[in-house]
Amino acid sequence: MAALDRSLVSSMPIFAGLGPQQIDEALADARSVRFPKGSPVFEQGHEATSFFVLLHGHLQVVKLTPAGQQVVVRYVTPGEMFGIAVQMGRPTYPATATAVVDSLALVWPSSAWPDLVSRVPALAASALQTVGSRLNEAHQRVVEMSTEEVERRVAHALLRLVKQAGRKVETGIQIDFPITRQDVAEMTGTTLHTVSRILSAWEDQGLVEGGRQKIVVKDPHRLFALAERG
Amino acid sequence: MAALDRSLVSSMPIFAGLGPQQIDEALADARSVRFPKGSPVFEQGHEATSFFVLLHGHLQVVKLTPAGQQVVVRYVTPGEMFGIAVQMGRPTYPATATAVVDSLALVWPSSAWPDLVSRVPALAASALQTVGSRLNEAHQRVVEMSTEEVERRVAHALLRLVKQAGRKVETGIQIDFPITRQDVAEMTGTTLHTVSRILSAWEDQGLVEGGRQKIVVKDPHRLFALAERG
DNA sequence: GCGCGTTTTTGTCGGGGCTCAAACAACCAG
DNA sequence: CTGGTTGTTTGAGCCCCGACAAAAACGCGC
Repeated sequence: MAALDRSLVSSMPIFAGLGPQQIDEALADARSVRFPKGSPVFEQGHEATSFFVLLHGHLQVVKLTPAGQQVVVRYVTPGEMFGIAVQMGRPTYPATATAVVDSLALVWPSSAWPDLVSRVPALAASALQTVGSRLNEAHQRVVEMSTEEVERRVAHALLRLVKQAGRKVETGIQIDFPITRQDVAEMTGTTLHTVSRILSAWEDQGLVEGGRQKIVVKDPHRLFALAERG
Repeated sequence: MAALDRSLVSSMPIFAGLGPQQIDEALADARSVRFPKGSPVFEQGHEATSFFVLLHGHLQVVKLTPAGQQVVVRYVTPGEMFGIAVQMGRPTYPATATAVVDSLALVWPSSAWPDLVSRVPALAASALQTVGSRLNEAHQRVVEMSTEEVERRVAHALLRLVKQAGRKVETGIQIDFPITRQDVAEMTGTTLHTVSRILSAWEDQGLVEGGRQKIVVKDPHRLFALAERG
């Protein structure tokens, strides 16, 4: 375990409450692994052999339906635990996680979890909180899908991306990784074509700025108003 | 704590791995509370003062949007923990839970959780597993809402209800609590009218049998085929 | 038994958004 | 530079499903 990792780790909210010794104990069974852009971290249906904490980069989590359609479940940002909720009891990963930029993650073997929790009990609470908050997000998504029309869903998705991975640039706030309109469509349960039309309309209104695999939100406040009220 | 409760409790999968003494410790801070049909167990936005295990009955969990639309998030069946994921860190309930039949639940004050976990560590794992499995369900719901048309969503919702609360009757399997087409509509993100039409069509085909606040699935196998393939 | 409210059924109509189709633009490898 | 690949835009048509309306069926209280 490199010193670099340890300093990165201690800056993560998940490990915030832990002393240096506890951090060492937590890291005892972990490796840190690089995932180049485009490479899978784990794949839907494969045996759940590991759980993770993302140190750097961004991951896209995708579910594939039996009919072959893809749905983007979420994006993972640095500091988040993932692959943990899932594998308690379940033998296989329920989705595929792919690095959308070069990424770095801590990797524990699944078998290390019970031991880890007994040595660092705070981790159990941390995990429960992480999963609980993710459950809330998922339920919120269900509510959105049930009640809102496409344009507002796209607005909400964009705002979520800005919050998770917004980087200030000249003209506004840019999503900090390559993202296609197809991806946005798979996040919002619509089609590439509809997303393209909506973004074009917004660009005409000066709300956003498009580009190949690029979205810059120029006026987050107005986008928020669009998402909340009609 | 009545003896009746203790025997009920020990039959719950959540407490299955625990010895009699551990069960007593777990129940030390709990009360058992009756909720008559129609009464709220907790309400969206209220302070999260308690967490629960349902012993008997059925609860409907509903989220209300700012615009006033209702979405049925899930139904709670006996043996399930609820109100737990939510309140780790979050101060208020994110949804409203209402008893759809006379129900009985164990109620712990939120403050008892840390102490409870330290005395019965297995509960932390149990909670994590519960929440994890619920997260999976929620993601599955998102995928359904994103990719499937209304009829298949209704079929899936019905199958879920049958699995959770199916009771064998003369002509098939009946949902074991009063449920309106409006409820089904709010589960599937559609309208009362569309649900009514779909159920009428299915009734003509001998798939289900309708009635006031009643649904009987006569041919679960064919319904399943409808849900999976087109 | 009777009236009333709730739930369900059924019909018609219109529109949002998906499907199909075809250019167009940007990036990459060679 | 050039051809191929990937991503984006735009148009036309149509269908599913939601909005509106109204009556019928059922249950409940009196």
